[in-house]
Amino acid sequence: MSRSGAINPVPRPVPSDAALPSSSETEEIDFEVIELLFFAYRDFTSDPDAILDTSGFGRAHHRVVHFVNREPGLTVAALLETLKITKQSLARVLKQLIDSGYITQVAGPEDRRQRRLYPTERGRELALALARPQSRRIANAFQGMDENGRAVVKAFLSGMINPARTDASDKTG
Amino acid sequence: MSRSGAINPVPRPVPSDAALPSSSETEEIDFEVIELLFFAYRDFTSDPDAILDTSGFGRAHHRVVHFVNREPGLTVAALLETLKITKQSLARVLKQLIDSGYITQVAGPEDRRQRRLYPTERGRELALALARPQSRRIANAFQGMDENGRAVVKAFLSGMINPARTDASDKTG
DNA sequence: AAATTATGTCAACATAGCTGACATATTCGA
DNA sequence: TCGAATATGTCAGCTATGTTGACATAATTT
Repeated sequence: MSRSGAINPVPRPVPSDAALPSSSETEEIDFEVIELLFFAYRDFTSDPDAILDTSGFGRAHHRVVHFVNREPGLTVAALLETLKITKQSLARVLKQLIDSGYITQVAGPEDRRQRRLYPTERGRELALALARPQSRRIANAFQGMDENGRAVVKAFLSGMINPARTDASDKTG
Repeated sequence: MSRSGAINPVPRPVPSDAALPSSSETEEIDFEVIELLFFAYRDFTSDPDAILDTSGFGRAHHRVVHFVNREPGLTVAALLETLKITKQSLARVLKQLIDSGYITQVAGPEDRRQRRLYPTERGRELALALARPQSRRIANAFQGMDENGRAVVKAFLSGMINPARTDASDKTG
């Protein structure tokens, strides 16, 4: 606080919080679950991040390797749709992954304009190495839950996801 | 993450964890839940993002306003611990929020070095506006679940979070 | 009085998004 | 068959949000 000076030096007992709007604000915001989601996801991603740090890749690479591994033969357009990013964003990380031998491209058998993406053996290993700690964390969080409880969790997560758009509008900027 | 610089990441297949001699490869990676978490969180954050877009703030501002609103009187150090970012990262967004009248600082009543953070009325409104759609989404995902089901979901999310560090080590760079 | 702590700030840099514009190959439709 | 549309690539530059390192100031602790 060097130069700016005057920072409310007065120890007043907290800005009057007293005047709650209180109108028909019976809205109960679920702050608890909002925060649980924030912290859960933050820690969930910290696992692979630690591994990626040692390999020179980032979270963006992780996502690409993951989905290509999960759905070999994916087209670039489909990957963009899944990640909901622009092709220019994808281009950088995809190029690095291809150049480093984690992913290969094959011209589409029917539509040769397409570049279908496949993981190499190395790509598969990386995807697995990154997924492993996340899967362990999930298994740990599932500890003590029966199959029904797990189904409830999955239903909740599914319910958090936007319904798939059938629209297929342009996103290729 | 990463100051690693060098494009073309080292092709080594990630620490000791990766090679797996395929011996007891009974590992079942829970790709399903991994992806559910990815999509759920992506869509979960897209709600406030849309609002923030119109106000010139970003996701980082959202987090700060959220936690200050949730815990008025928070110290800067506590906020850094919660967000797990560096003070230099926080500085930018916090300054903007203070300058725009969303957050105020008050010298700590006991330790006057502290800058305790409080939301202004406007800050409270913003926090609420951002939380509202997220809370709605959560309520929607909870649809049809009884109290027990909701408790299971919360237990799962809690189980995903790292145990709190008691350590309190330096992070202030 | 000296050391430590809480916070702020300057400077430089990395990652991963974005828009806009344009190029190439391929496919499709009139 | 030719022109439009499509799938992809790429250049250039911008923004948001993280990082380190170094140093400043005020207040507290030892």
